[in-house]
Amino acid sequence: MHFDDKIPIYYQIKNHIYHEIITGTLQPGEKLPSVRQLAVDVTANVNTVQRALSEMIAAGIIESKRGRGNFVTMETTKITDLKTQLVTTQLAHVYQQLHALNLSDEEILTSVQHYIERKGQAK
Amino acid sequence: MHFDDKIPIYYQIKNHIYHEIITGTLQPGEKLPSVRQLAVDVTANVNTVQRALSEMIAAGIIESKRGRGNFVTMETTKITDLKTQLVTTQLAHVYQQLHALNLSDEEILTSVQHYIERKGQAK
DNA sequence: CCTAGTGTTATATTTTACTATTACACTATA
DNA sequence: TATAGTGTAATAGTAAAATATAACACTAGG
Repeated sequence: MHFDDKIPIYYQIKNHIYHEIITGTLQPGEKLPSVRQLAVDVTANVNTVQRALSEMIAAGIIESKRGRGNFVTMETTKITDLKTQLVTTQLAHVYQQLHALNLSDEEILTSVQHYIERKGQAK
Repeated sequence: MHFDDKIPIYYQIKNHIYHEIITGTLQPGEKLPSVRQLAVDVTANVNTVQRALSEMIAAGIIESKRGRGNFVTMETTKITDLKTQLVTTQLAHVYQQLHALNLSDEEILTSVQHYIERKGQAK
């Protein structure tokens, strides 16, 4: 797994698994790979993976069953809530950044529009 | 200055000064506060400020004159280039993130639109 | 009951960012 | 020419993240 060295690895692992849950790669109620397997998958240490999992457990997205494994919550509302939360966080961040660069609301909207239109074209 | 503990301080300082240059708070050719004063301003150590400045000097945005001070480049094209680069980076990041959450191009655009329309309303 | 697989925790070590402090090199100016 | 203000660099110490490794607690299945 590719890591951004500006952000803690455990934080990136958490984000990665959240994405898998939200996109349905990991279904509600599904068992996750074991912590040791996850550590291999993302090329990180067991303790680092565990730290990421602990936060997801605390958030109620993952249920831990000692001796059996970790499971995605079956409460789908928690998952949709998580998605809207992540989306909103992203939007707030980019808005704040572009606003701080003196872009008006209109400019922000059109810049997003142009980015989407032109992506893939520029070589 | 408020820091995000997930991102290196020197990196946030660099970003902060870049914003001041792009918004014109710091004009082309203008002298920056001394590194010691900057350290006080942002409540960080001189070495940390220096590390941020070093990267900006390497990028050609800041010119260092030993014994005199640090100055914003007078080449305005470098500044406009920097702005477009920062904006594009932000757009690419948010697009990648939202796309990874399974949002379509249309959904991304409308979510930005709705965010802008509704911000300030939500309490 | 034993064993393999699971989550959990603990210890020691390494790495990196940050800090505190000091010193050095250069410039302007009184 | 002395001095104050500037950038620059080096040293030593602290803190947090990540690693390697080991041990413990629990579950399922033979």
